[in-house]
Amino acid sequence: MLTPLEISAPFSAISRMGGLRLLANCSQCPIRPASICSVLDRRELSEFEGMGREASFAPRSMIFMEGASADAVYNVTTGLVRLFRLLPGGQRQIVGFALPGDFLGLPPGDRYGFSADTAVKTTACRFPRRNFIAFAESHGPFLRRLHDAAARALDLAHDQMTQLGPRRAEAKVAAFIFAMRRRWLRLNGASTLVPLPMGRQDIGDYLGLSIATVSRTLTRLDRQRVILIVPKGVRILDSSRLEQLAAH
Amino acid sequence: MLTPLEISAPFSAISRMGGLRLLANCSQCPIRPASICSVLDRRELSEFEGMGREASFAPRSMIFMEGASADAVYNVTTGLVRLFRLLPGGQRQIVGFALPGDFLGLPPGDRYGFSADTAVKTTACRFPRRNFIAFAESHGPFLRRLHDAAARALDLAHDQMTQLGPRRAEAKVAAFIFAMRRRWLRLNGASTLVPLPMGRQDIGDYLGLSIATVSRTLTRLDRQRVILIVPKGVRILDSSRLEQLAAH
DNA sequence: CGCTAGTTTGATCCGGGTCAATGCTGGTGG
DNA sequence: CCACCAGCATTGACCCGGATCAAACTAGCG
Repeated sequence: MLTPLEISAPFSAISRMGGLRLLANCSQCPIRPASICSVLDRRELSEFEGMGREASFAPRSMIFMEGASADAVYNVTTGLVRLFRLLPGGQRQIVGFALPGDFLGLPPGDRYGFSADTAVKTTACRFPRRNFIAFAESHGPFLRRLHDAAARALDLAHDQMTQLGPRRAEAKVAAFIFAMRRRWLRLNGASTLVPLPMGRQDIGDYLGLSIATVSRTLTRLDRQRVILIVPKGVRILDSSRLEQLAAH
Repeated sequence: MLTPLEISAPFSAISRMGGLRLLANCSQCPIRPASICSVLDRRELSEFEGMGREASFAPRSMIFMEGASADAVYNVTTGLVRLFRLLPGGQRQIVGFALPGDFLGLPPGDRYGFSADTAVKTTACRFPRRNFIAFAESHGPFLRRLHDAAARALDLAHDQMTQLGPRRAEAKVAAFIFAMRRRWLRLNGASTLVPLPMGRQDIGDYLGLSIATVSRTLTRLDRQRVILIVPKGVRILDSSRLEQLAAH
């Protein structure tokens, strides 16, 4: 297990965040169809654009911390964000990964319910919460879209719980690869190549396994020719066998 | 592990659902303050009342099934609802318990994302989805309240994930009792008596433990005078020790 | 009062955690 | 351009917590 400082870059790293740039050309944005902003028409989009800034983050830098005042919301455009909670014992439970197109940062109260940091270089559209909420309240369909995003996040959370339970390591890892493929599919289209930009420790903290077990299990799947381990990901060789293992 | 038929009553049990009654006196409803309808004023409330019916369910009867067309939403008023998914292997993962005041049944798509059945005799306000959504869309603050309920559910899901990870059985069970006390507190006020209307199997399927381990762990906490096992619940004897165990 | 479903308790076993050593790789500076 | 280094990944050896199987016990309920 890791101490907070080892998990993500210390505060100084926040200063590594690149400058904020104005949003431009939302209408050309490749991830817009998969995003909350997909429901906005041209006029609404330009109003929306004016509220936000593009924020870019170095690898392993903090976006926000659990318990901090939730005064900005984010829409990830590139990279990968780790969402996690720290237990009193110092262990980290990753409660989700945010991919391009995912929306973050509107908890029930006014404080973030989990921490978020980047696994790799990441960019996101950042909006002040006040303005964002005001905008949502005056655009009904957008508010509905937000509810939809929350319901989708809940659904993903349920998927993950189903994985976290007392299942075999092989089933967890196989199901994880499957789930990641399904999520990338919406963005990159169908492919047997599944990017895994996060490290082994991250996968372990997501599935409730030790780094050693994650590594061993992947190696075993590779040796059985079910997958092929490639840099920063895996290639699925035998999809039906993988699905079968995921089912347990 | 259980087969689907053992987990909940077979279809015939649905017929044990009591008759639907008109909603009356929402304004007097004891759980309204904790519920989505809390934001409605007198006039809105009476419109809302007209849309719904009170449904009552015998113990262990199905409310809806994962994958079925989501054409009704529910607001639990009394009893306890188990929310669960069945894995291909036949295991059941309970993804949540719905207590009085909790809202159910608005998934991202048009099909339920999990199954719901009752652990004990339960009543709920039932609304046709179409009408409910139409109502929400024409009452902005209510729609916001719905988003809030979803965000709260997501937060609970994150709590549960944190428990499901590779933690000690003692920590899981202690944290579970703590969490249930906190949830009942909103409804019943502070008390050291924590109702646990669900069975040991349910607790196990919620925490990712076997029924044997749940039972053993509770017995151990009882013998250590941290809790006292009472019918359908526990009494907390040493709250600070319990909290300490929950932390790990 | 006996039946049934749920719970408690015991005995055994194994998957995966832990600890530790080794291997690999990409980035840095001489 | 290459040697070095730091961080991550892999692999091995050992051990323990909790699963599993099975039996005994208990509490509602007809």
